[in-house]
Amino acid sequence: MTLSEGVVRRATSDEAIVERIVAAVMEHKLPPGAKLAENALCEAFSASRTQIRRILVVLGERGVVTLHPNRGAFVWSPSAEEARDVFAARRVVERAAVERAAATINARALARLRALVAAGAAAAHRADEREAIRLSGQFHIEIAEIAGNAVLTRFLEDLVARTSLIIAFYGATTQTCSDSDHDDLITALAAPNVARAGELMENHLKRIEAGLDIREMVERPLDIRELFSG
Amino acid sequence: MTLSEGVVRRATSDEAIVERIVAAVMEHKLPPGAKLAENALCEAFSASRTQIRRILVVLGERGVVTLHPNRGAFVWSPSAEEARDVFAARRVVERAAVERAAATINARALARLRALVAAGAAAAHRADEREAIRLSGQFHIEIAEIAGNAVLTRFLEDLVARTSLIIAFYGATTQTCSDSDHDDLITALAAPNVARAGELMENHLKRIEAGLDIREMVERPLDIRELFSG
DNA sequence: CTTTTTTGGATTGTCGACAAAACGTGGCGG
DNA sequence: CCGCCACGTTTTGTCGACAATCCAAAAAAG
Repeated sequence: MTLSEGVVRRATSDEAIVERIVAAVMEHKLPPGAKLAENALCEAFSASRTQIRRILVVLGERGVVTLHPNRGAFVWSPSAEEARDVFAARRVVERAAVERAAATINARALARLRALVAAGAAAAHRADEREAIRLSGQFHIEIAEIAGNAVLTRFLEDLVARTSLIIAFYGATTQTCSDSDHDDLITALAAPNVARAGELMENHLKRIEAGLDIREMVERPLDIRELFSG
Repeated sequence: MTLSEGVVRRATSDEAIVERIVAAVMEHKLPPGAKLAENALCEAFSASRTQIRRILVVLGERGVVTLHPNRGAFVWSPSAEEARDVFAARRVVERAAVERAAATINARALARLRALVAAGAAAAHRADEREAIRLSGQFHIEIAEIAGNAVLTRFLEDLVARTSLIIAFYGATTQTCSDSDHDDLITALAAPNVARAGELMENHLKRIEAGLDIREMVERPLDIRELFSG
């Protein structure tokens, strides 16, 4: 083994950095359109530019980041159509996932889901919105993992992260993921009632989408004038 | 198994090279487990190692190649579980896609589908298996595009490419995608009969999967001895 | 003869330097 | 006052060299 333990230049793995950036996105720390300058990321993670550039390609593939050649990397800024497509895709993927989960769920898995909802409620109670958002997404991903299809789980991971950006962009002032919806889902999963679980999930996602104001934004520099005209 | 296609002077875009490699995979030119050495790819596409390494990261994200650190990139070699997950995911995605397509299809889109089936039949007739496979996959992707959800289409593109690898690995001696299935799908789409289209797609995919022999392969170096013991 | 170790070659991973492009700033002219 | 252009700075993209690792074949040991 080497003796050079003096400086702990911890080489962080690609996946770890990707997860941290995705987490920052999901916690609304990185808003849509934010520029991800390479040097800034290098310093933030004490990583080399080579590694950061590779990570940006990965994030681009996952749809969390948009890469503009010679311009740089920017946090995904969803158009109205893209936003609706993501929600539609989530309904497809998650309805199937929750139905499969209902068919194979056990006590241990149910306990994990209940723990996530409880932690989410606790976070919401102490006004820790970021943690609440994170746990809410985790609840959905956990259901996919219970369903036991790694491909669908992977799809959903990307969709959940992108949904956070949609919410950040077409922002809901009100709460997005109601705990009661999650409670009802758990009840249907515990029964287990496959059809009902599917219906609840579909409605849950429709309710979230309906709580947003997804309309194409037009570039209008005149807004500033309007703002001061009142 | 060479990828070379003449001397390409012009700098080819990343996406173009990715597409060509994916096409080679779908045409069973690149079998599962094949090593994608960087130098070989550099020469094949007369690209720099920087570009090739970036492309390999992209292919890794799409699930078409597996990256082993310090070992290299290899064409995806699906385990039995992964193969079943991909098919299950396809049933979920494509059932939804074909139902949406049935709800919004028009004459022009129908013509495109019919043209694809006709071209596929022609390719099969002249024993051009590669073109037949390619067109068969294109038929499925075209349905997703008609459905009009870019997210689901993107998912399906990856799934179709990976399905080709599954077929190459758990190989079907018989035909995989029967034209009559596709004809029936077109009939249901032309009606349009949403429910029937969904059922047909689900059964079509189940039939393809059933035509394979997806069982976990065990590593047994003793095979060699058994082979010579007879 | 089989198994283990060594060793040379080949391949992958990383880093720094340089080239190319974009951005912001300031000056100039209308 | 506004728009336009030139210039320097900053940032992104690319390339080549070097280090680290792996692999396969040869050599040594049991």
